[in-house]
Amino acid sequence: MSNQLKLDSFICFAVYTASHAFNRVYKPLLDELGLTYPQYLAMVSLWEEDGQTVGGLGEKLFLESSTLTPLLKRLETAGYIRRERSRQDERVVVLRLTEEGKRLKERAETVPGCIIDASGRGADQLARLQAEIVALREALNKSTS
Amino acid sequence: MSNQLKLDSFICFAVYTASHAFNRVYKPLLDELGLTYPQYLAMVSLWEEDGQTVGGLGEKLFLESSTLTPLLKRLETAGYIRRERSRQDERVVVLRLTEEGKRLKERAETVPGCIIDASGRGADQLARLQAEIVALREALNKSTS
DNA sequence: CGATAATTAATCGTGTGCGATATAAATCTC
DNA sequence: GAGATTTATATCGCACACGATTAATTATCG
Repeated sequence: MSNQLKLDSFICFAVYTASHAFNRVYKPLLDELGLTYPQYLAMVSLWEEDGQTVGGLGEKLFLESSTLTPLLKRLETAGYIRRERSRQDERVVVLRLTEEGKRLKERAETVPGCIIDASGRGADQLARLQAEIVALREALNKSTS
Repeated sequence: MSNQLKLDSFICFAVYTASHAFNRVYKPLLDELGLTYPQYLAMVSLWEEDGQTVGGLGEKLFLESSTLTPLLKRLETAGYIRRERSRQDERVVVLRLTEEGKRLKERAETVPGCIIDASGRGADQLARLQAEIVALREALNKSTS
């Protein structure tokens, strides 16, 4: 018997579909800001810490340069960031928010609340679940490293 | 203060990165089967129930026909499934496992165990977490419907 | 100091994902 | 039963996501 091979019992499938479900909730909110979800994550990270490098941002978002470079070029075209080579180390590209990019933060302040509402859960329960999922992610990342 | 806008506190970000982490664990296992992760999900669903329609599979996997059609064509090219129009309703495309597609199931039996190992958690804890994530997904899906 | 190695982004090819639209078949309506 | 509507899948354009490779720069080591 292969009672292992049941889709609905796969935690990976739950995570995979939950990720898509989040995307669908975010979509209309981020459309107003002119951002996709991964672009929004990059902006959130830069609002936390301006002047990050491509590699540094990639470590935080768990994304490769092959994903980030085109995404960041789109954010630059949109006028939200600038990409400039570091003078100390010409290999490194530093990401800096433009004034418009900084202003966008104000308009984005309402987004997290909408997501929490859509989840239909209290902040404490969400925080607990979030911590469990992060712990799971760390275990998975450790197993592949 | 915008303590809301902190990446590491976002449950969506935890889910998003956990989904990628699962993918990285699956990659080497599925490479041996010649499947991508979404292709694997489609095959698992067809191993559970052969003869599903494109629409039916899309409902189970929460995917649109615009995603599934090319994916299913690749599975057909790989020789794992056949896509045939229903004779009762010519709009419907029925998906049937080939003999090779059925045989693949045996080779896939070991995959779930590897994932559970990589998660570093007991089956009961995983099942509980899985149920919570599914409940979260349902709440999110309800909010957008 | 100069060859070699390591590091950082960028590029390329493949495969998702989805919204908008198209196409074709079935169903509904008058 | 002809025309309008609905349904099921396919197509197209755009944006990820990643592995493999490349190019440019910096670090290292003999």
